[in-house]
Amino acid sequence: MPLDDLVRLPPVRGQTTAEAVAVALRTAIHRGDLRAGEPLRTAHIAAELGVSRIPVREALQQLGSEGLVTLYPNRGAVVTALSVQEVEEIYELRQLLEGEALRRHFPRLSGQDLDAAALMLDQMELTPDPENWGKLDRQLQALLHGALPGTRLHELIRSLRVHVDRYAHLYGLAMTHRTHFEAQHRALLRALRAGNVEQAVHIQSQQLGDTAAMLTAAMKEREQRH
Amino acid sequence: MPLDDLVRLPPVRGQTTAEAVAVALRTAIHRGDLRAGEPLRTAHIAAELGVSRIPVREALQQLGSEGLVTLYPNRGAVVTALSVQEVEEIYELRQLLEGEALRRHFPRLSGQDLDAAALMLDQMELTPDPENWGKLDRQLQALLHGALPGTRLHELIRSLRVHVDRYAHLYGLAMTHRTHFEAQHRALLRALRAGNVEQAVHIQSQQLGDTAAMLTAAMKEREQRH
DNA sequence: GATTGGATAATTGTATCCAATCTGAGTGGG
DNA sequence: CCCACTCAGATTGGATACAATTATCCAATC
Repeated sequence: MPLDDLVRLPPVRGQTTAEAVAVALRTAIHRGDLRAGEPLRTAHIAAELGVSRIPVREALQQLGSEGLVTLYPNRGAVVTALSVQEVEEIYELRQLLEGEALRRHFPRLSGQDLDAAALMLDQMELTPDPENWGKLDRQLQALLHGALPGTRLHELIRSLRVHVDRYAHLYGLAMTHRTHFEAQHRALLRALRAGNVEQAVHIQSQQLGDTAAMLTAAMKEREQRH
Repeated sequence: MPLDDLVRLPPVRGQTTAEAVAVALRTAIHRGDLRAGEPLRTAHIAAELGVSRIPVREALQQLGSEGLVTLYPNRGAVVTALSVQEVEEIYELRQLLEGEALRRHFPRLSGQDLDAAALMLDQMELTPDPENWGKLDRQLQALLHGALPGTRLHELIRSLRVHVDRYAHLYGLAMTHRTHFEAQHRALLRALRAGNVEQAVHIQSQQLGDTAAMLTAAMKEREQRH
């Protein structure tokens, strides 16, 4: 397992080892190095990272409360596997919450913000790396939603994204349908520039619905093969 | 590995002592025995409960991820104190999410369900204990929203309630305004029986807004005195 | 008198060790 | 042939012990 490459111990002063382990595991899960359903044994991870089992346990607890891993008392932890229904539910909630975020922040969106958003979109079209593409996508969304750290609405949205982005990344959705997504982004920006919030919200919901459909289709197809 | 097959099973099997400690602390915070801002020292809690510091630490971590306590690395944990703005934001989110829950579950609400709800309301009016009153209130809401454990929407609502219910309980809101709340509940049931979902959602939002207003007023008043 | 510096005490974070629990194969009885 | 039971191996959970970090207090200095 390539976990060693992901962690420099101890990376930051003031950060506890448990947090460092949590970060390492989170990125490993997000990147797909740790697949859904894979068991996580504390002794193995501890040896891999050169720490004791205690901080590993605490990291797993933390990821458990985030929902990224599922903890079975006295039996261990596995990377949480989402069912098709759960994925669909998450995207429905995202439609609701992100619509609210967009509606709320729209009055504060300046022309400058929209120019910056358009610039970010240009950059996305030039970015072949799916990793960076996703990063830009999150930044663009944060800009349009006026996401400030510490506000609960955006924390909720972020926590929902964490789950499904992992799957979207795993199935390479951003790559196979990037022109479709980028076109939708442009349409969304046009609606915002025209001052039509409801249309923008509608486009955003459609985009999320399309993503959910593609993702669940890919999941079902994979289920068929097993 | 056998864990692979158990991924879909609910993780509740044996209760670990860390969870027991978490439950104890959660109820203590909810009941107001541990006030907002109060420091939580692991050694003291461990001695109090007759366990070692390790499960106490893990319990604090879990409560930390729920937001009930705030963790300061190397310095300790305190019971999270919510600002007026945060309380308002939480109630706004509850309006959004609980409105969605009500809309979604309305088509499945039978006349029997509404009869049961009316019965619970009768019971609430006869319950002087604020503890049980709140319990019935949660049950009534669960019935109207069709809350099934494991669905994310209701998990989100529950996590929001945990925070503000603590304050509402602390300020004795359920007692001082119970006739007002009960009247609103009845109005909500009437709207549902009449098949008017949107009116029901409106009443529910109003109820949440009123609660938020009362709570923030009480908080501001207390701030004045300090 | 207020402030800064350092020694000491208190508290958190981590490691090691041991007990409790679960998995899974093998065995014996029905 | 199948089911229940047993027992070794492995893994998690908890307690004790130690290291690291922070808070407290008091004296020396400006």
